[in-house]
Amino acid sequence: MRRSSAETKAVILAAARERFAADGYDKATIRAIAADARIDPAMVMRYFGTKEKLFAAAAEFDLELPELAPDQAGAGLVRHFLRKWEADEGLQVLLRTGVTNEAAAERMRTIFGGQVMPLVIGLTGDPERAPLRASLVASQLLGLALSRYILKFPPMVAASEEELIAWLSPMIQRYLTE
Amino acid sequence: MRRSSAETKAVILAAARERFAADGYDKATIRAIAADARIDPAMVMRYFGTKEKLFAAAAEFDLELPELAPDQAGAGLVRHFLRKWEADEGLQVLLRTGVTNEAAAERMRTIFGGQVMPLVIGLTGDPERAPLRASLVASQLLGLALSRYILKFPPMVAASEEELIAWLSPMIQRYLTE
DNA sequence: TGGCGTAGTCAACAGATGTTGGCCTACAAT
DNA sequence: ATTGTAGGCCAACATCTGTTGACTACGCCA
Repeated sequence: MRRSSAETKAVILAAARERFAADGYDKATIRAIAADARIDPAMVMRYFGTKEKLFAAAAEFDLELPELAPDQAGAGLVRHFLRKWEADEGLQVLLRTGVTNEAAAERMRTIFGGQVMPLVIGLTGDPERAPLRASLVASQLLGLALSRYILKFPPMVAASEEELIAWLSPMIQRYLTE
Repeated sequence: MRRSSAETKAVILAAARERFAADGYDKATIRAIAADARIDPAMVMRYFGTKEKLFAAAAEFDLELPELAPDQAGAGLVRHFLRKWEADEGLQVLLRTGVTNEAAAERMRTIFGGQVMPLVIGLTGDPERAPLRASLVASQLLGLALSRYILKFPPMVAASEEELIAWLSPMIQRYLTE
């Protein structure tokens, strides 16, 4: 009876986020997560019931898009996305898993569709092409994350945040408004 | 003694490509591949030795970039990439697996770095920024594949090939030359 | 001090997975 | 007809997986 229930749950969740982010759903085993949390695997089940529920908790994520001035939306989006990626493991969890898991893919669709599209509509006032525009923005941003953080293309890893913003923001801006 | 050795090997390989492309490395089990090929799992081992070797064979892939006129390199690249994706399961296998498997990620790096970079150098004659340019092109193309074929963002799925080329090619062109 | 609730552990289960070795069987050459 | 070879199958293995239920030990409250 060392820690409180809430503490232990938080420790498990943190370990799970790390493992899921690093290894994806299948390779992130309950036993490995439990070992990271220095806890018996049975505890994980006690607190989260099932691996899927644990994953659902670990993949909790919100893009939290800020208000963006129309002429700087591109740069703002890229910067926000890069920082979000590095600060919140949730996005990494989702991308690593969404590639082979339909439930996670669905979450990606709702997150990016649901949050980027309103931004586009606000900027263009053109609801008809907004879905495609939003998807194009998402595709570029996810391509960025994929090549920089997952596949680790050396030039993308070496590039500074400002450099990447300089390259990407005009493209995003065009997808958004042009 | 129905089929010849080479025939069976080809049947297994075809089934493996499909499974790896659809499910990724972990979920594509030897037993499932064998069932698709209507063959005993032991046969898979006999012909390919190990699951990793089978994967290596299934992930054999070449981008086969064509010669491209400098002013149409962007459009040509996007068109070629889209068709390549749909015709050759190798790319899909690599992307589905590269996200959680370092060996596959390394292959992606060499394929895209090794084949897109010469194209960029040929177009710009600027070897210094070519690696980053090539990576940016790759990031956009992979983002396209990810959102259209893997995550299946509805607007990306619904868009026609020509529509996508129209949107993406100016961006790729700018990454390549501007 | 005694007991109760709850954090934590242990051991085991059932199923799946990669992998192995032995066995069978059909064909072709002798 | 015999036999050798090679394609194919079966059953089993060791291991790993998520998951479960019984058991232990601590610390609070009466």
